Amino acid sequence: MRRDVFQAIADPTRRAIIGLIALQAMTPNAIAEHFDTSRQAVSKHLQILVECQLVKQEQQGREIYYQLEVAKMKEIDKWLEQFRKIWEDRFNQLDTIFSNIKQTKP
Amino acid sequence: MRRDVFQAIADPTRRAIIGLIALQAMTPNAIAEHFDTSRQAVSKHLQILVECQLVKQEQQGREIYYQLEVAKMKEIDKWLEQFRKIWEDRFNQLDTIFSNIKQTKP
DNA sequence: TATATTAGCAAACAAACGGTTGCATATTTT
DNA sequence: AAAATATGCAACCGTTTGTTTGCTAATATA
Repeated sequence: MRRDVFQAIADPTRRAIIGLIALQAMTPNAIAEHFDTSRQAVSKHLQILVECQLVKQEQQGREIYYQLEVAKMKEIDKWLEQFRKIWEDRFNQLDTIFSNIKQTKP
Repeated sequence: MRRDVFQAIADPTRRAIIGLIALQAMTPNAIAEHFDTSRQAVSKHLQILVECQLVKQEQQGREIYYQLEVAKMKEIDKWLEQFRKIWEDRFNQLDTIFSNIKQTKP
């Protein structure tokens, strides 16, 4: 059973849940109200998010609040880093091409 | 059949392929040599990457070169943007707490 | 105490995924 | 022209995914 951050954000419902609880913790029922699926389906998504540590739970009486572990999102950012370099380099390359044109023109 | 960027990068082999062809275009055979799976399996991954426009093909005789569409990676970056704000805010919040401590201390 | 609410767990199921095998097609090379 | 090479396509298969339904446990409320 693969369970990493990338697998977790692959599902659109899960991404929506992440966006929803990003700013404030919510209970499964409250989250489920925002979707067309059942509470159990949402619960399973939450379970997956907890398993890969993107979300943490906090019991409060009979309610369980789910909150985003924002720091974990940085893992995705970290992977993107290598490509960010490339797309910036492509940008610089264009700059170089333009300056070459300028240089060869006169 | 879901086919978006997030679904595409969910698979570890696919992420490895992306990393491999990021700097220079490669043929399916050349790519497959880097993995334990068969050429056909790699081909299927490439097909998915093409479908979601993360990768583009360029025929050259009987060979087909696959190259990363770096710009498309920005879509992931764009989604991360909203959370980047939050994790920076959390950082600033810590700053505020610290400065409050400093202020109340003396 | 009896009842309602919140939530996790287990079973069942169709659809999608990742992979293999076999075959067809197009381009080189001999 | 014949053989080799590069690739895509289709069928098949076991596993995983996302969902629903039915149940149980714990907490709050009447």
